[in-house]
Amino acid sequence: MPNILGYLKIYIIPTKYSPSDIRQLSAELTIHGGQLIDHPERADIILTRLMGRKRLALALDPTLIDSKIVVLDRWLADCIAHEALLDHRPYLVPPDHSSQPTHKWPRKQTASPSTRPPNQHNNTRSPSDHNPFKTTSPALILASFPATEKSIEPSTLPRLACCRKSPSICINQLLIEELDVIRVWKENGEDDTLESDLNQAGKKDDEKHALAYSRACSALKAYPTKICSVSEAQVIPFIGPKIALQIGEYLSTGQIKLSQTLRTSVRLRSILLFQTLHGVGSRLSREFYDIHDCRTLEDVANARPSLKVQVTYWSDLQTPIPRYEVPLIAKFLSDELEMISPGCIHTICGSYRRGREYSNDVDIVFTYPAMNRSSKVSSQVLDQLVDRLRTLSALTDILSGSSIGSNALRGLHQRFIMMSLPRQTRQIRVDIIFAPYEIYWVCVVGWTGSTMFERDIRKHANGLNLKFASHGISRLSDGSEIAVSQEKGEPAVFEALGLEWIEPTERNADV
DNA sequence: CAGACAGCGCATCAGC
DNA sequence: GCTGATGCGC
DNA sequence: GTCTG
Repeated sequence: MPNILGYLKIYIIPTKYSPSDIRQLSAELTIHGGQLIDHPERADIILTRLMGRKRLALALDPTLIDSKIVVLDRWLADCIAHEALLDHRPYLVPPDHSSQPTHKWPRKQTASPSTRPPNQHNNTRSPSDHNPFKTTSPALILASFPATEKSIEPSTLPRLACCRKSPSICINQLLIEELDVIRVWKENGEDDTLESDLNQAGKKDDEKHALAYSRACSALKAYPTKICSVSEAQVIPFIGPKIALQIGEYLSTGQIKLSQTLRTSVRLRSILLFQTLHGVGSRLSREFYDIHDCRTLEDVANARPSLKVQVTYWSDLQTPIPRYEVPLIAKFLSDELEMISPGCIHTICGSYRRGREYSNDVDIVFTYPAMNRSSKVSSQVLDQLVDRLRTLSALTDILSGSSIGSNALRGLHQRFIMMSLPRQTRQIRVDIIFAPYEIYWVCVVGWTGSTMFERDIRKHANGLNLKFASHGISRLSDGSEIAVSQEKGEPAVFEALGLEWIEPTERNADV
């Protein structure tokens, strides 16, 4: 009997099961390599027969609903039927509401189409249980890789992120997340207090080290097979002796001690908590902690009153936006835009476009086929849209964006706003970008990310004596523009840069 | 071994 | 009020 | 911290 479940720890919510049902399930999953455990908090994956989040909330600790993978028990039956560890995502509770179903395998029984408005206020978070560090369950990783993996020669991995395929979650995800903790630490000046690195000598080193960790993680992200030895890791680009040592520790103990220590560091956790506010980066957050002795978001709000508004809707900002909700925002905005001036087209970019199940914000690039660079219409239309949102009471706050500045001169306009949909109170961060039609697809590439992918596009462009920016592609020599056909869509941008096409969902070159 | 590491727009603020 | 430096975000 | 010239 094949070991389908790969020693996954599985917990079953007993509601709606008879004792004999449980015994039956237990036997089945044990035969296929799973482990039935009796504490949900230790589980990799949780099975249930409950069809809606409301019912679920009565049967399971709400913090577990958010932190664990909870799937319909049909997932187990289908895994056994297909003799493979299937992607759990189509089986999540509640099911995906998006118009394009993400499931590859047929479900005999679809969950009740509960059309509860997607207002997530029942799982409001508080700063005290804010966990700044990513943790991906092993189940999620295993389930993302049911297919056969082809091995590659590590040294042949392309050196630029824009030339490799980087999935949203990769086979070495847990290792990467362990390394990423160290990256974050370095990015925030290790344990230097603000005073000691005001003499900028050490600080810059740390930033470079952080960048090195980013690149190592990025390379690992595109590496197709599970790393089994240090010697294997060492030949992957951007993994040198130091990081190889950390990987060695991970391979023998399953974790990196430094990372585990950092995860519990009160100072680092506070500093990262402060950085969840827009406009607060590593410098400011350390100032708040070390000089103003801030320990909570309220302390920060007192130290800098301009941040008070953000603290009031902080829990909304921390609540991830489920995938199916993102197009609803875009549709709302484009409908409003149609009323102001018909004929607009748009692309939802950011992490949504890269295929993430949850997003922190929504990035939308708008254009009008009739809107060219020289027209001043676009900024007017954008202002009108913002005004319209204001009169609809949908607009909460403008975080950034002005009608002046050289970007505006180039025809590119943007507003970063906080808004809510009509009849909802939940606040969502939306980045609205207006691009002239000539650079629409360049702009879409620029706003799709990920960060590492963008960096390496620029690097690649420089190698060709070109300059890539979200407001166009030009020659480095004389600054003259390279025209990109808008009719051919996004692939034309890659073509203009001499790049192989990479699907948006394969551009997840960050952790 | 030294130098590079993406690169630009926007906000804020010190110093004039 | 202007200007340049710095921090921040993407 | 790692790679390149």
